[in-house]
Amino acid sequence: MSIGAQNKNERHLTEKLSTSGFRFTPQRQQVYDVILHKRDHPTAEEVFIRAKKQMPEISHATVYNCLDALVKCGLVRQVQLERGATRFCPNMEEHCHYHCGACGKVFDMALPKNFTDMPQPKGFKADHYDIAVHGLCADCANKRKN
Amino acid sequence: MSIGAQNKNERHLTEKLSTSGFRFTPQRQQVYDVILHKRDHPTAEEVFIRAKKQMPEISHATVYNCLDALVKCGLVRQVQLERGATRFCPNMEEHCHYHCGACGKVFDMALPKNFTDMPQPKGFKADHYDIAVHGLCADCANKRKN
DNA sequence: TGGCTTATTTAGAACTATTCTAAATCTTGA
DNA sequence: TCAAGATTTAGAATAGTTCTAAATAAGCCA
Repeated sequence: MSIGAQNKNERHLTEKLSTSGFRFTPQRQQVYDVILHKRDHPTAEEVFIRAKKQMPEISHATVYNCLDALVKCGLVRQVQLERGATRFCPNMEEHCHYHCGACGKVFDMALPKNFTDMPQPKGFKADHYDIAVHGLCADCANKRKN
Repeated sequence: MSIGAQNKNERHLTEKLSTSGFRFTPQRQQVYDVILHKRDHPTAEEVFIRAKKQMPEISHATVYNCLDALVKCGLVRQVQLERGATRFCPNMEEHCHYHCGACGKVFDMALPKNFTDMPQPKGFKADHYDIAVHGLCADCANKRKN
């Protein structure tokens, strides 16, 4: 990522944090950087390990705190694909997660615009959509055939 | 539920279990009955508590084992709505879960038939869809307004 | 700037959800 | 009926997350 893009992300982060009543901290920046850098839907534990490389004193609880703050201020989404650890994703567009049950990889796909026009319980106020497709990715589907 | 419906469910259960290589057991029937009886998307813990009323010696591990068997033979779906416990649902139609973040209630809504026509990664073999909408149910949305 | 208030971080304990283990008990098929 | 294998059980172990209390850092106001 270029220096220009980094500055842009940092401004964006500071702004979003403060409008939700959070402070900017180096830990929050570090956690956000990790999530932006490798968009493979890491778990909190994976974010912790990656963040520790740059910031060895960061603690587990801080990573959870930072992730919560980032989710609450709308910079990151939580994704629950299966039993076990929650994953995190910086793609805030409406999109769908294709999850391979064999290798565990997750693929994002944008959704058609009218996608969220669906029948709704009377009076329900929708906030956000979680759409996942479980199955086998091309590679794993091929391996299984043979 | 009528006796007739119970027998039908039991036949269905035996058949589905055996085609997936599982045996019929009273515990599996009990767990399935619990899930069919009150369709409020209980967690494994809640299923355990309800099953214990009829079958006091049933153990925790057995409930997990039974739930896994029911999921694998296609009678029950797992639903991951948030961090924390997995919920279980006997509705095997393609449907969408509306989840109220305030009271925790979950509402099922059937999906339009063409709903799963969405862009897909090349070669992906889809198995099943998990579609959730998070927000506020009518009651909770009203309470919040005041 | 200095001091006050409050948010955040930290390590580690605690807790919740789930899986594992090994022994006992059932089921099924020969 | 017997052997092989599946299932159940209690309880231990593990994974993921949250809580706690003390230390530190940030923002605010005089």
